[in-house]
Amino acid sequence: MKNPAPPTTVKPKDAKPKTAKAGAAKPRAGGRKAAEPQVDAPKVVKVSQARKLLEADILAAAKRLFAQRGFGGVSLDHIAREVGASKQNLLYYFPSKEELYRRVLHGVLDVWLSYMDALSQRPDDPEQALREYIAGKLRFSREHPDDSRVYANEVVSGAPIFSAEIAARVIPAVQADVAILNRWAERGLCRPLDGRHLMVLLWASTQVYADWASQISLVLGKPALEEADFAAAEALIVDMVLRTVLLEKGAAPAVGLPPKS
Amino acid sequence: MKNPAPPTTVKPKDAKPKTAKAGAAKPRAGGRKAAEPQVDAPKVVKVSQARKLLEADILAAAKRLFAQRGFGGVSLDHIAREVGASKQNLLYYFPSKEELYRRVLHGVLDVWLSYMDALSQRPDDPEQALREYIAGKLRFSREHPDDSRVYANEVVSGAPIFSAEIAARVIPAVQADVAILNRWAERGLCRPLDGRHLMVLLWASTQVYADWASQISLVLGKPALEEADFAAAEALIVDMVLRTVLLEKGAAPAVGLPPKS
DNA sequence: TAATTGTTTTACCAATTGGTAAAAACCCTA
DNA sequence: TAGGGTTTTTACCAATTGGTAAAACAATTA
Repeated sequence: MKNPAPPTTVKPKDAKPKTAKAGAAKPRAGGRKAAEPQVDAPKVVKVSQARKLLEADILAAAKRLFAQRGFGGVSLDHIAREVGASKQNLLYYFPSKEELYRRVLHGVLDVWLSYMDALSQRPDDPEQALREYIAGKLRFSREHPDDSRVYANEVVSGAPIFSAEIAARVIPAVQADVAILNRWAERGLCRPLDGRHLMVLLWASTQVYADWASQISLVLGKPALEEADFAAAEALIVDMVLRTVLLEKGAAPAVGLPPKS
Repeated sequence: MKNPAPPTTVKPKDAKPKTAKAGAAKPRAGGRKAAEPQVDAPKVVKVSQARKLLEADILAAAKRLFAQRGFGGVSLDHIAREVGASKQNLLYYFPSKEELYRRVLHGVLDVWLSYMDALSQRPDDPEQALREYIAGKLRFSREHPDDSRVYANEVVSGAPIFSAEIAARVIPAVQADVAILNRWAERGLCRPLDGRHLMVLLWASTQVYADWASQISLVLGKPALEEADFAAAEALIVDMVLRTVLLEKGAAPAVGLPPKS
């Protein structure tokens, strides 16, 4: 669970040298490299691949920890230990904690944005476009909860580090979506409403299933959210949004049924 | 802005003794007490009042900082400086950082819950109850954004400290609201739907205007959210929820108008 | 005025923080 | 097998962390 990436790693990262207190110049375990996959790939690529493996490991661990405790609540040592490396080794790959955080955020934003193009993919079918947008965003919450939480942490903090990038990448995407909504309204395909607030509502109602998972599972009385819960959420949100956005009545027949506690 | 509570404070908290480096045994400025208001109140009460003043100051500053940076991102020294006291002085009032955080969270939860009783107040009028619930929750976001953010931070972190209290205080409140929704459905006053997911959606769509204020104001193209933005949000959310929950058609006439960027 | 209580400051503390410098080990290629 | 580049470890560092102990001060009461 800790370091699943390199398939045949040699390094005994569980046996910390801390136990052997006086052992100063003992034979250290070798480099962290995994055994080469034995394919005839160019060597130069292989080396940088190994590097990228650990780099990805670090980024993954950092993401997980930042998601849970926020930037200030995580130490480099904490991240390093999580991937079985030393803090100094980590600083060999990333020049500073903030730079590491920035890299994490950058990846998070990539994923976040990749789930936002549903509207533009179906510019002539509001109902289907909205259905897919909601389904995609909920899939994001289900498949990438840590990305969602890192993003949430940054935004709640007032986006001190990433406001520029948000302004440069998120805002245009939102404006594009709002423009699509406006075009639908002009063409009589949907009700005229403030697309910006609709987008906010869509984010909120979908990402809450990642960010607030702990409380929602308490409400639902189960240890973790399941597939069915996401399905119920999707049914409710889709129903609400279609009812509100579309012109014709009775778009969706029913909403997820309550299990009558 | 830093320490507005005591009306006639004497202590020169801006002139830190840090500038006088060698000054070891210099005459210190006196206690932090404010001059007594000269009323004939019992003395014992006055003392504890002064104490509670600083205590409230600390709690307010801690709330603001915890809201912005989370538990791990704030140091006791940071909080102490914010109220013009020393870290050790702060530890005189609160035995530990976690205890302080716990106190802040407790207060936050009080406020959070105080905005959750709209449904039970109108057990026979779903439309009005929902309208007031949404309006109240949005007022909470507008008037207590830091409370909302502290709560959000704790929940996003998986509620490591407060899950017990959430389970003990929030869940019953939610279940009461869900029960009301179920009763409405049984009496034919509203559509049958999973009230738990509806509650989640209500929290998400209203609290996002506190927690995500930084990004929403970017989307809206203004430095901060204004009264009108909350009004537009309320119109949209109320419209959506009533359309979805109520049985009769065309509950709300229109939704907040888009300013046609 | 003296004693007592309540509050603040000074002086510490060990552990941890993010970060640097350089030596040592490793790996690949020549 | 030697060398050179890449990675890892060792050894530090000053600053900050949460927290303690006790002295000094202020306020209230006796």
